[in-house]
Amino acid sequence: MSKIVLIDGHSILNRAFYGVPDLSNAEGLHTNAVYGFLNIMFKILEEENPQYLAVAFDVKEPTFRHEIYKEYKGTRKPMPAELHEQVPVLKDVLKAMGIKIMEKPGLEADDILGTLARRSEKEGMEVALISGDRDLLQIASEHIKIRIPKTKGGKTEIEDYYAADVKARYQVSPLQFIDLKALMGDASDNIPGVPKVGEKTATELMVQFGSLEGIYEHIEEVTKKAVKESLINNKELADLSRILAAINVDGDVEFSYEDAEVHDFYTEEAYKQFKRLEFKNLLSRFEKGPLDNKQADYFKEITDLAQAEEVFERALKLGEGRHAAFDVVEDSGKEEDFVGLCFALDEKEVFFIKAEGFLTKKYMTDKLSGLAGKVKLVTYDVKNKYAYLRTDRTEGLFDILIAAYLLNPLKNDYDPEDIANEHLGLMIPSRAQLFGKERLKKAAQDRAKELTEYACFLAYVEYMAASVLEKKLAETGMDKLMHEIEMPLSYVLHDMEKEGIRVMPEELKRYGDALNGRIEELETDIHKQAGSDFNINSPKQLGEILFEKLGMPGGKKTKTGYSTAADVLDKLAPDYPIVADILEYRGLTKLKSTYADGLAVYIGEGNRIHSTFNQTITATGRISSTEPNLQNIPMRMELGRLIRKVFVPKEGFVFTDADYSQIELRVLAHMSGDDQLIEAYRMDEDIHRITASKVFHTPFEEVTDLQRRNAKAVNFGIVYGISSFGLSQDLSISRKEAAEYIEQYFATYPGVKKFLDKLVEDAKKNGYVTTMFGRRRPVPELSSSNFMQRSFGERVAMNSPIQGTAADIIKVAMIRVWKRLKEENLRSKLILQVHDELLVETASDELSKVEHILKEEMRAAADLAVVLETDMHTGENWYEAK
DNA sequence: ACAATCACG
DNA sequence: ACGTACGTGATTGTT
Repeated sequence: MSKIVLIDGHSILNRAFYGVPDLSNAEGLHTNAVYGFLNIMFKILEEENPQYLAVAFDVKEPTFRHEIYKEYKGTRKPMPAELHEQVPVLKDVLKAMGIKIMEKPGLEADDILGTLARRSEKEGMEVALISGDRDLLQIASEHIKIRIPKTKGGKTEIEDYYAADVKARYQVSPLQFIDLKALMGDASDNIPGVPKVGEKTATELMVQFGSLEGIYEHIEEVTKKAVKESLINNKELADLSRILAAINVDGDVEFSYEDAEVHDFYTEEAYKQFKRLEFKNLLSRFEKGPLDNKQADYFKEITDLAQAEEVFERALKLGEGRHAAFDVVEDSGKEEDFVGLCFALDEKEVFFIKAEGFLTKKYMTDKLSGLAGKVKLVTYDVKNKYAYLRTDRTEGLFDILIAAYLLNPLKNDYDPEDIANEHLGLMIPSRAQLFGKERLKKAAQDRAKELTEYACFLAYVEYMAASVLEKKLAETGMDKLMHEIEMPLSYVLHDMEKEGIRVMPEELKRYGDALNGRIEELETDIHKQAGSDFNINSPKQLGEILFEKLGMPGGKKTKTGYSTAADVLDKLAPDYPIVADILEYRGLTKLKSTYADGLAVYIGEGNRIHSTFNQTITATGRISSTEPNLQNIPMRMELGRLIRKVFVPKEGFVFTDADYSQIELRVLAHMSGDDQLIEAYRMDEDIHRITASKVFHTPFEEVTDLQRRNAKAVNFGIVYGISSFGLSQDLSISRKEAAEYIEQYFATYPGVKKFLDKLVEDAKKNGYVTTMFGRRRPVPELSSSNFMQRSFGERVAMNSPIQGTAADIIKVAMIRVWKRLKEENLRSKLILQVHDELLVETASDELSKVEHILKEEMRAAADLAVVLETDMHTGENWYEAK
């Protein structure tokens, strides 16, 4: 028996739009609805495996039913622009895939679908009709299944309705469903219905009388008086609604099953569309990309020494303007199980040098290191290659991962296959495919073959992408940033990771145990006060206890229930002792789990912790730290801050910690060129106090603590992309007052106001903002029609150049400090960066040199209109040094 | 996988 | 009328 799938185009697109979070491609085109539509469609196709498929759309001209209804209630709500622009895109994609689109002026999609469903059923087919709204339930039969996708928490679940299911769910047959709908109406479908009759009453009436006609024949038997009256007074409306609600199943629809036959949708044209829309998940459905398969003929596996020698020899002789690409293959991603080295000398010669026999890891490492500095070498994720590439000379290196990040720092992933896709228009098999579950099932030989192929693709992509990315960096003015900052930094970060930081495990343990005592005490106390045992760490349970059982004021705040965030509890703490205990409990368990216990698992050789510093994560250009995150070790509260005492230098060393003093505000002063702000910094006095003095027209000496605190908050606010709401929240003042502060601030520093306005203006014009060093951040939110999104975009446009420039500066400082330490043959090592702070493990006898270097190089990292001051401390542990 | 919370700059 | 300060990562609980 053959089967046909019919899709209600607009309705599913609409569902997808609201069910899938906002996505847009590089052009700024919104794509979430199309993406969601395709996902639903593919899911259905997999489940149904039909012979025929067609998608129906409404045409723009008002249809018959709309015409009638207009007289009553005007037109439908217009679609949001973000959805509207996706309609033609979806149609293009479907056309590209060769999928039959049905639309006809004067017929609604419902009518086309209904007509076709009935016709197909008569032909003896099974029908699956996919729609987002329940209108089509009236079409359900034994052979026509209505499928309604629901997005629940990111997952798509589909409700299926045959005729019997409709009856089970709504107590009426599909045919009766029309009358039901006529009675109750449907706002989304512009069916007025009978006033006073909702779903419940309508169902009761239908069950009792069987049809609309039946109801009016027995109108006297209707028990509810108000309903009865409404029915009598609105008979015309009911009849009209009946017409509106009924789907035309006998429409004049031309349709050839031949056109709708399911075939291979993964065409060249569709591939292009998917690529343009950046649907990388969906691209994997294309078994092979447009990459010439003959390419694989150029891939060669090398297993003997002579051949390997020849390859390295040839690499060494590469002329000016040429480059080689290499990568390292490790079976499970660990250095121990090195499998081989892949190498691309040109696009037609890609080698995989397998680690066996004479071709040892050491041999290859030596050879590769020998090329460094002599040949331009390209790779992916260079920071993790320095173990094989023993050089800190980064001038000849090019990392396609970093390049791809610079070109668009907003992405979550920059897998080699993504880069191949985006910058080369190539499909390569993904590492996930190769290294996933599938691999285990395969015979060892096949695995080796795939491994070789993957490795070669990798080197090939690196080779090809390098020139493309290099060109794009030059075009976007980021070539200097790449070569003079990011590439050298990659080595510094590698070195910092390798060095690690020493901790005292026993002290850490003792700290954790001390916390534990108090935590247990608080736990029993809280349970006693609450009158029952519950999980204090569960916001859900906690919310119920506080706001229901104990009846505290403060109601709902989050989507899922009560907010129990600290700022909410802070307000309750003075009146309820239990809340104060909960806050203390929270603080202590945080310290215990994240820091005491959390850090302990990362302690390695020599009691050192080796964090990972990520160079391609943040939108602004900062680095981030993971496993463990050493950039969020407690500082603000004394109890937490104590944990810094377990971070200690090795024997004979001390810690020297230097941090920039208000680097972001100084960057703002420089970038805005505001005379007043620059002048304020030249005074070399407390900047917040000066600001307070100017903003509140108070003599410097007479500024109160409150005034200073407010001025400081405004200074912060400016850097974050000021909004009166945000400031009012921070200072617990009214929005009006906050707005006045801001106004006063701008009156004091008019250059800052001008600068911020210009940032937003330029961002709107260009679609991106840049730092002093040319780093870009796209701001797609600025073109959103959503007020909140757009406002966010404006704040981003104001904040990113400031935060990003500060990030650039400290990166430069890191490189300079690192170089000086090396050039002067010091044993002291840069081991940590915390955004505006550098930590050096300093040999005791080198202390004065290190202090000098830090101060000098951090200051010289950028030439600003104001001086880059640093605060520096030395100590026997991180607590003392900070 | 995601939301809530909270640690840092 | 909307409903937020900017940038991160880890842990815990819930789905």
